[in-house]
Amino acid sequence: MNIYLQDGTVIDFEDNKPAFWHTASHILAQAVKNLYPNISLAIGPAIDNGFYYDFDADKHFSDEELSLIEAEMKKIVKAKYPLEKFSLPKSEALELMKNEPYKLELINELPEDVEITFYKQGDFVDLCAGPHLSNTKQVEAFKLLSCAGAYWRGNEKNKMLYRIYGTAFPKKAMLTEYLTELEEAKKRDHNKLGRELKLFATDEAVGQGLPLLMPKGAKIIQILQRWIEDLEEEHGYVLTKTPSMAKNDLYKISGHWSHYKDGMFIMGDEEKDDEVIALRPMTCPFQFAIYKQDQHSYRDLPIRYAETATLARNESSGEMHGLIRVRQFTLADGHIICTPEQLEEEFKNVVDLIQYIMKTIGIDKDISYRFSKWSPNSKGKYIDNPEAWENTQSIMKNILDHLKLNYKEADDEAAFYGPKLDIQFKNVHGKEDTIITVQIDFALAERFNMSYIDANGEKKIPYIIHRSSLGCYERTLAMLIEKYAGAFPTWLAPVAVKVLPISDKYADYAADVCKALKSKKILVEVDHRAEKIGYKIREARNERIPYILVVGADEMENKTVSVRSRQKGDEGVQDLTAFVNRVANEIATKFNYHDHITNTFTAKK
RNA sequence: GCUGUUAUAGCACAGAUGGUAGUGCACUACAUUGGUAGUGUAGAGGUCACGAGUUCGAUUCUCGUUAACAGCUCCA
Repeated sequence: MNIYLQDGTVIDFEDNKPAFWHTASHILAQAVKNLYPNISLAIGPAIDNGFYYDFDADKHFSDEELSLIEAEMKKIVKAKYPLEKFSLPKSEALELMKNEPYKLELINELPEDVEITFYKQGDFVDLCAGPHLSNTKQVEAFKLLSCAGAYWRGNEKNKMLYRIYGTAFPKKAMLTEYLTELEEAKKRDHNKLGRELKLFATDEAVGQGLPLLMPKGAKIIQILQRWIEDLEEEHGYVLTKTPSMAKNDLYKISGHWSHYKDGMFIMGDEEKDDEVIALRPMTCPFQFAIYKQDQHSYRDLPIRYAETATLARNESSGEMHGLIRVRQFTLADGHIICTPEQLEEEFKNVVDLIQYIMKTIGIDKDISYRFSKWSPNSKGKYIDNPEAWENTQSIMKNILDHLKLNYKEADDEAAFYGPKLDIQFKNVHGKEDTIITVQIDFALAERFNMSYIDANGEKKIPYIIHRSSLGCYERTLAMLIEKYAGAFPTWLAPVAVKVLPISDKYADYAADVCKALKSKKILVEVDHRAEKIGYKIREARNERIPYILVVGADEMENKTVSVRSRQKGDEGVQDLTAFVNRVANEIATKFNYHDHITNTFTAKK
């Protein structure tokens, strides 16, 4: 689908969506200005799936008003305004935008000597670097999707503006297709599907960000946890169990008290009480305390501590989201204490283990790597030691390059004590979250006075790698729900087989079948109520149970089972023993339905 | 924390411009003993999120609280 840019070039829509969406955002701004001349314009960029424009409106746009704005946009498209580019020196640019305070702020930040570019369509002019389409008529299909508050320049201390989100396409059919995909994606939303499948629930009286894991959700987490704890042991980790809370003295040493106090649940009052206890937001200081119980030789290192650690973080009220952002969660946590020489090898092993785990749970193709660095400009957010930051970051970058990881760098995203390798996953709404992080810590070992004796008998400060293997169980479960649209691989499914007798006559045989399945540790659920068999099968399918076993008899009165697998439909009469072995094998080998699922459930990009 | 939307039975939804609530599916009992949401009969289930105000009377109007959702900010 060709589109035409303002400078005369012809380019494919797929390759140049930002210019297209950016023009659409100008049309939105023009429409809003036409309808509400007193509203000030802020900014209106293209984003991943469309565009938005921020307005200083002192009002919220209702659905009816959004419809009116859409109608006005339609007029602008129909008017076929050509876009004209022109530039002005700074003084004239300020004069032109004198009634737009946000534009003035932007212009004032530009250097004195540059020519400032504007785009004009009809009588509407906007400050903009471009590029843009040649004519508004190209934006044939568009839709305003939502309206939300957003801080000016993303800073919560600034005024909250009103943001209108929208998307646009050169053809109506493309818009319809996109909106359909959006609807399909919403059906996979873990927050909806996870509740429907009875994996988790929330309760008003329990509180925000405190999801209840229902039996089925808890089962999945138990399967993952048993697997991860065994796997870590195989990889040389030793398990620790440390308290969920500690005196604030501990957090003062770690720096959490000065860097993370607002994020903690604190019991007691520093002013009044002798002792103040806080729930732990991280496991680090506890495992460090374990390390310090002994004097260590360089021969002992590396020491790899692992812990299935329940953590509590006092997130602000608007930040909670399903299982992705919660106030209490359980992290497959761990810390490796090693010598500088061992650092690279240990880091590599951590990444190898993570990659193996991601592949096993089937999301290795869905993750991306982010190298999260500090920012010298964010004073107070990080431990103040620029030299150590630069040094550790260069070590980490070297390791990442040796590993040939395809990562992108992000400034101002580090932990307060060191740079991170973050493993990112996009949810169905396209929002990216970190599921796993690996960090190199240059600061805490010294603060905690941790040491080892090197080959020369000298006391040295070790390096610490903070790492997770699976991330936090709740968030990972959320990602898996969305990845598989609730249709988990057999080994992860909370119910692998549902047994449905076609008639009460076969209840005994159904019990035998269950016994045979259970003897191989297959998770099985049986419905003893034979009536409404059709409904029961449909229900089991909606629950995305991997195998539905319809138990009955053929005309010869031989007992038989008829297997319906979620992926392949009815497989007819099967030998029970063969079936049991097959399911047991899928569980034992962690067989993954990834390819089937992609065909069946993943919406097209 | 900020902006906005929302809250009626297990689920999906109706409803009255203020007079204490309905439908479908699910659920329970009985009959039908059957094959991909079978049929019939009967039945149970709701302080209409919570608290205050206005009113003769509030599930409905007003205010507050809590929770859920979308986004911003912050984060695993």
